Amino acid sequence: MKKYNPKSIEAKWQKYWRKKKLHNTSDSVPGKKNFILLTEFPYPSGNLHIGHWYAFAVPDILARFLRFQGKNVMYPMGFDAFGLPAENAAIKRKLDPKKWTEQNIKYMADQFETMGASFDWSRSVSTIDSEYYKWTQWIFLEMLKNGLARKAETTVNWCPGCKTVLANEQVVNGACERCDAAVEQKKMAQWLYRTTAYADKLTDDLEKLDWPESTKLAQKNWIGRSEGTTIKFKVKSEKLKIKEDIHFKVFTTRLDTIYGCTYCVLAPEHPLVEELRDGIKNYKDVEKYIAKAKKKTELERTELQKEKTGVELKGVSAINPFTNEAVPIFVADYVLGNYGTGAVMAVPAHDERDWEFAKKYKLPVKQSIAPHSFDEKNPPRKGKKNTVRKVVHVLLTRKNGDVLTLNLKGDEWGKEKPKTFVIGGIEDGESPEKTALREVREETGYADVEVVKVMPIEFHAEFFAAHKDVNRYVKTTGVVCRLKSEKRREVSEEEKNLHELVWVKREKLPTSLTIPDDIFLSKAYLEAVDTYAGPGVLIDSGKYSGLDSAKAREEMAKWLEKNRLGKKTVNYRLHDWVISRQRYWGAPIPVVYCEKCGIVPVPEKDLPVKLPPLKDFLPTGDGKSPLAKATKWVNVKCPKCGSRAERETDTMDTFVDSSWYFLRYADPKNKKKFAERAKMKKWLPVPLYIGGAEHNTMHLLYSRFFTKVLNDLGHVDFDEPFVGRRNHGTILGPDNQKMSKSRGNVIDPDEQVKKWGADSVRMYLAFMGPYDQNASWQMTGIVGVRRFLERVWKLKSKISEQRPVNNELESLFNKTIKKVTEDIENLHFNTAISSLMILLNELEKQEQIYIIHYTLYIILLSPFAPHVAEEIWSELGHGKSIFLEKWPKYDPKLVQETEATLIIQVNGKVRDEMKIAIEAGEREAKGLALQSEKIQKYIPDEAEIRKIIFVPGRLINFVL
RNA sequence: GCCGCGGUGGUGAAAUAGGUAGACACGCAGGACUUAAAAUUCUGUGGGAGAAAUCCCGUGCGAGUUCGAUUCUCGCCCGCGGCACCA
Repeated sequence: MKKYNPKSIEAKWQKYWRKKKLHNTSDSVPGKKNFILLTEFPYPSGNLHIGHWYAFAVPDILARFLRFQGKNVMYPMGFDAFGLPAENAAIKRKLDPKKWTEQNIKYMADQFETMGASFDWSRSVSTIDSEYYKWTQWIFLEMLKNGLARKAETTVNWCPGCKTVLANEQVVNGACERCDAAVEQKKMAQWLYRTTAYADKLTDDLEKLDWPESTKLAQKNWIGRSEGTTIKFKVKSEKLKIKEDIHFKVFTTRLDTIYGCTYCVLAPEHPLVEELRDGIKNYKDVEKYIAKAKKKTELERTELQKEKTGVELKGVSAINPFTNEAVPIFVADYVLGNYGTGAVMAVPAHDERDWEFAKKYKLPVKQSIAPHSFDEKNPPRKGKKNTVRKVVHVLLTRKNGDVLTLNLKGDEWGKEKPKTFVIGGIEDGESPEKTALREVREETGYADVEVVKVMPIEFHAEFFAAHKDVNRYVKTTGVVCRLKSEKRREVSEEEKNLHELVWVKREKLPTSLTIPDDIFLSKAYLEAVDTYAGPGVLIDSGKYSGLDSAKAREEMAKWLEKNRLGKKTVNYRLHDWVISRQRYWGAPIPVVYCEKCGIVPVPEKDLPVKLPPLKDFLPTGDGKSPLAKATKWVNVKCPKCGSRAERETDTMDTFVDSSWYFLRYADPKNKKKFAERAKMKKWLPVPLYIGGAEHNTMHLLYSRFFTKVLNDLGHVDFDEPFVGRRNHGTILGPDNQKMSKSRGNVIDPDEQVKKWGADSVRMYLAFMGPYDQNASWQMTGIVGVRRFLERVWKLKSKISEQRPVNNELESLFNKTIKKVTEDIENLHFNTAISSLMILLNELEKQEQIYIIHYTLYIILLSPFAPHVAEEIWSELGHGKSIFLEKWPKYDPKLVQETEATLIIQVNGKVRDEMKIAIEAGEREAKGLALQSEKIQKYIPDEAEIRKIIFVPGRLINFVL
């Protein structure tokens, strides 16, 4: 018998498939449904790494499987070939980026061939092809025509390393995601795509997508819709007579807290500062602060975020429209200029950031929201008297940190005898401190006590007080006290009978503030609740006092709108997408600047605006694109008036190129449109897109934006590009670390293929673990898969024409078909392979293998190991490719179990097991189970059985 | 800090409408074949006690619900990913 030699058979079949054009897809095949299985087209870095195999060879299993199922499957492949890495590599090697990239593409295409994946190369696209970027440019013009592209002077992220502007999405922790240089903020005129115009749709439509929840959530957070109110604050000046209408606007989501506003903050960029110049007494200081703040990079600004800084605008103040009170105005860089209105009302009692700032600058803190608990178990009753009580809860600590709790002896508070702190009613005119000290002495006898802190936030609780037969509304102030010494006085008999004193360790206190019980006994007191940002009931808020947060927001917004002092507003974290790049290797932006007409779009007939060859394409760093050096190319005549004009020299972000490539797959050779509508309708939207999670907020969001725009402009018939999305994990090195040259843990796929064969590499990647999870490449792991393939190969020698009479084997076959089918559908490749292994183990035990069984087995295996399968198939005497066969169907009757293993438990512990007919009832199962000697040991007397739990076909549990 | 996901043998991992934890594979140990090794093959393999039957423990930690918890609830610890002064 021939030996299994992957090397020779793999090359052979790859050539065969290519020659037969087996994987070229036509737009329609009678009787077959179209299915495009999309993966993220790669960047032509010049060499395939194992991650490419994971991303493309494993989904190929699904592609081949779907074809077996009678679908017309397109498994396209292309190259996302513009962009910085290629350009930087070309610079480093002193090569032409175009040549370099094209070389890489060629080399990688050959490497891809060794995967044995069923790519349709006839539809391949490459973003650097002028026939492709012509349409990237055309879409730009469409955007421009429809007000979705604009040039604007904005603050942008400038990477001094890459010498270009970056999109927000490309800045990671204030550094460039490519080169790690600290990103600077620069004001520059840049082209922007108006992604914010689609912020709502991009958020709302997530709902209808079959995507990982984590991805949807990441997009939702990235867009960051927040609903709130914009409020006008009028400005008052001591010195200056200001015009009536000088004001600034703030944005808040917590209008309900406005009575707690004790100051306002403007971002350093806020224009009002300049406007108020003459009214600000300390303008010099303010100016200095602003200059300093502007110099900070994004990185510094976030790094220094712990320590908030700011400066007061002396001589001016802001008027709270609700209270008409004047509050000071600050400039501080913890308020961002590019979000909301660039100004906020500060409510230190209900916002942590404001609280930190207020603490540092000793600004007043005013509570206007009280956390409010409503006792569900013991709610206020109708018809009962409502009473209000003000109380203190005293947290008393010893020198060693132990905390005093009281175990209530009486049953007034319920049978549970809850633990509480010292609680006492505040008498008229008494301060919480005084009440606390008095109550501690009365209830505990401790006399030498000092007050450490009175909690600034008051809590409210509402319940029915059974012992007094009244409804209670309790307002609680927390007071932290400390024992100065153990000195004690005698406690009254009454108090002694009420409670028992227990000192507990700090750590034993409940941490949470779950209401209502724990509110009386919570670590939160120890952790000094100084600011409370949750919802609650309004206090000290004029006519709104007593309302809950949500209701109050409604009422207050109504009032504002009525008085034209503000309105409901929605804000987004998402910014417009800066698409200009000051780099050579990208698609030119198709506009010219005419001395007379200004910005003029390049006429459609003149597209593509080809990227000119350039010897010196190094980035200049002065904010100008290297293309500016191509003077011949730059200087043109205005297409409108014929006057002197210059071309735009910036190129487009590569994410623009990749935002529509999948549309082109439907009609890759079209010269008149980016793709024919009718053809797109045949393939799109993409039913399943498999890729990496790193594109959650970039590529995936941009593609959705493009699709929605093209849909609105009538170019495509759908408004979401990818109906289904699954993420794959990352392949880590054998040391469980990310693969990197410096770590020396890189697995070279070419080497692995040479050693084990492509089938083994593919299959091992699929077998390693769940596809959406990260997994580390174990050098020894792949052995098992290779051994498995060898054993399948050898099994051929046992083939016989005889059909065995073996029902069990028949049943196992059917179960395996079911399992493999369902697992591939769900991308559970690892368990599909394991079930194939189980079946093989069984087959090997047979003397002879029925030929029909063997062929069936090879078909089941073929999506995973296409080359071996094809080879065995032809060895069996078949003239045509195995991939033209049909996927086997299982017989549901044979999948059904007739006998089950019944687990017998006594008191929930497994004590025995027995075979039993699957449909056996409880009575039968009980009878059989009790016959077991082992069980009889545990149940000597049947009368002792108190309860029987019976799960048909699974288990019976005797409870004694 | 907030949000999301995860934590199971020596290793990769199975199993969650609550029902035999560890399928399958790697590795390891022992046997067969061989002069020998490799390859192949057979047996064993969560930990502990025991000659064995068997018993106890065991899915990050601590509670809870349940006849029964890897699966559900609460709290905590750790790891990964996203966001991060977004008002």
